[in-house]
Amino acid sequence: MAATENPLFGSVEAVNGYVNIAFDSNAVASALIGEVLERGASYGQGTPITETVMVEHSQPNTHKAFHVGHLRNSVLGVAISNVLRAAGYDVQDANYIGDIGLHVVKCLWCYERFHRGEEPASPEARGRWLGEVYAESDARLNFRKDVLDFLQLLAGEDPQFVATIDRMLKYLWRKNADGEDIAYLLGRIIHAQPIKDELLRQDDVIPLFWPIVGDQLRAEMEAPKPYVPVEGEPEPTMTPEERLARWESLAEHMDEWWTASPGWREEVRETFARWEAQEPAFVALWETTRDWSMADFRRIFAELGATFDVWFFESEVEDEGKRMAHDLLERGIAEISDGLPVVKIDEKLGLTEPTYRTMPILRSDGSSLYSTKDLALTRRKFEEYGVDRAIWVVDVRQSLYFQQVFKILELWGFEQARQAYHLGYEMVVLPEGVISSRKGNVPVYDDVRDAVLARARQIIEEKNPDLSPERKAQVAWEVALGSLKYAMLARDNNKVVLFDLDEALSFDGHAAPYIQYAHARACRILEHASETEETLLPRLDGLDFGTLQPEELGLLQGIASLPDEIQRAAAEYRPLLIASYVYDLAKRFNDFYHACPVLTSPEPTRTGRLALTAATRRTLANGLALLGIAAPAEM
RNA sequence: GCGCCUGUAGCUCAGGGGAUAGAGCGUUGGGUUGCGGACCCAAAGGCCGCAGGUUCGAAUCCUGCCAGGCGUACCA
Repeated sequence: MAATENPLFGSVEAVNGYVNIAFDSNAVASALIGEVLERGASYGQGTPITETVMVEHSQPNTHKAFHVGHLRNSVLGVAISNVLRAAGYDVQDANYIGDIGLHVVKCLWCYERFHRGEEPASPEARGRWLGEVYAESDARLNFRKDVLDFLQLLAGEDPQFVATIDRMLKYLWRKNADGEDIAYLLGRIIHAQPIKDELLRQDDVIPLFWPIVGDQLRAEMEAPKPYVPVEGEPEPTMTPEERLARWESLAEHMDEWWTASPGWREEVRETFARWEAQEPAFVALWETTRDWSMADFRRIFAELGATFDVWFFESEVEDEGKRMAHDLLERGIAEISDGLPVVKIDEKLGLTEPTYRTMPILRSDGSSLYSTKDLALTRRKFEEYGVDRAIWVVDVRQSLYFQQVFKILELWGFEQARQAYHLGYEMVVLPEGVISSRKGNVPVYDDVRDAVLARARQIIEEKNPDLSPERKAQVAWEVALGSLKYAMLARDNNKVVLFDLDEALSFDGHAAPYIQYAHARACRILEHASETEETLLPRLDGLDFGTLQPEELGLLQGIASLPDEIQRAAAEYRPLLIASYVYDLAKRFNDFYHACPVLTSPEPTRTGRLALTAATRRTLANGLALLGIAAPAEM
């Protein structure tokens, strides 16, 4: 066998159907460690590939809050782009800012109508404040739906609530309300069916009804009945306390918002028309407020270490998108169906089963949709930026959407659309459920970061009080952000990330600080020995490592596998593989330094172990760097 | 209806057809005359959703079912 002639192989034998190959460990160790120390930060990287890949990620919307959901996207996008670059590709990072659209109009409507001149004086606070204004606009505009949805939820999962309907009915009749509306309400609630706003004839029937709902919820909270699971009945999604809190938050605005809400929706339509007409005053307001959000985003991306080669803005591709949409109409690829410009994709492809379905490419009033803009954006990526492949890092709920966009471009004759790839990933959810501005449970990035940072500072104070204040601050950032990022990356793309703040605040176990700690320990050992990569490298040739311990062999294997891990992670777009890899390597290093004394060992073992420590340190740092996580030398 | 995704330890998750299915958290019990205890060691805890199939061999591949999530024409 040829293997026996290779100096790296010691012996080859077959055992139990497996071929066991024993390496000449000395030769392997010094060759591998030599490569790591020589290549330094580039160890693990593949040979350059002449393919340009654009990775679009981070797409936040201006006038909205940046929350942990966006965090997953940015962190994942950065890691994928790092991994692809390390694998050898020529990578461009692109951001795509949602600076126009209905959400912007809603926010600005709410600002002009209720908050003009109230904006915070401090520039740093404005972006976030704008997000709050947007959330308020949403609450105001959806008020009626929120109220009716809540009623339906109560009706569906609270038998007590339904049982007291009778009492409510009599109460309401005494108040001389419309009997027909009450009958309708009762019918829907008893059968737990949706209540249709448009079928309510008398505008104050819900406001009249509301206090009684509150009375009932209060009574249920004060005299709770133990929960008894019933076969076939879903478990309640809210506790009595949560129900009452929800009722109170809606009751707070009931008198004003219930009757005003429909008018507000009309106002938003008018405001949207001002945007479409590009009314100068409105455009100026848009530019000002957009800058508030952008300043916030640039700060956040700097904190996250996300850099971009290209910044796209929806506002910049809107016109081109509209032109493309009209061209699709002229060529007969798109058509007007029920007044709406659409592409009937399945029909065009001759598919009988619903597959790509039908996609609207403009609103019926001719204004642009998200799809309108992505048509233009896709073309631009290939034609203007000349990329060979374009990747969209966007949550998985949009997978049909992207298939539609790319298919429409193919129908249009844009062959490169085949090199467009939507990389879907699952959502971030909280222990209490999905992130929803309606439920008011949005974990804003700044708040989460502050909480994690405070915890990191506290732990550093405990563990390493002698560090200088500057170092402590620096390390706290690196640990806090590293921990947050790792939590986002140590889960496969198609798995939901359960974001539990308590868990994010724990730096123990399978988390970034464990890996960073191993790195810091390795640094400290080298420091004690006054050795560096430079001093160790020249002494490797012919160095006798002696009989390598199992822990040393395990560590060497770990170090050796980084290049393969990078290639696979790039091929599969899975930073998780790197996240698992660095944790495993840290564990191996832990095993090593518990089993093998370094500084107290006799020469030449001491030098061999120092070299192994140096190579591990470097490999850990390189792996963490792929994830966008810092590797502090002390912590 | 159709499509996509998920189902592995109490919880959160790894697991590239191959050896006795692994981590972390939690629980129980241990560990510092030692290079930093953000650590380590040990114990307990599993019909890998169910049923077929392919294979010498399946948590992994195929088919069917069950359960949950998401998407499915003017939000982004």
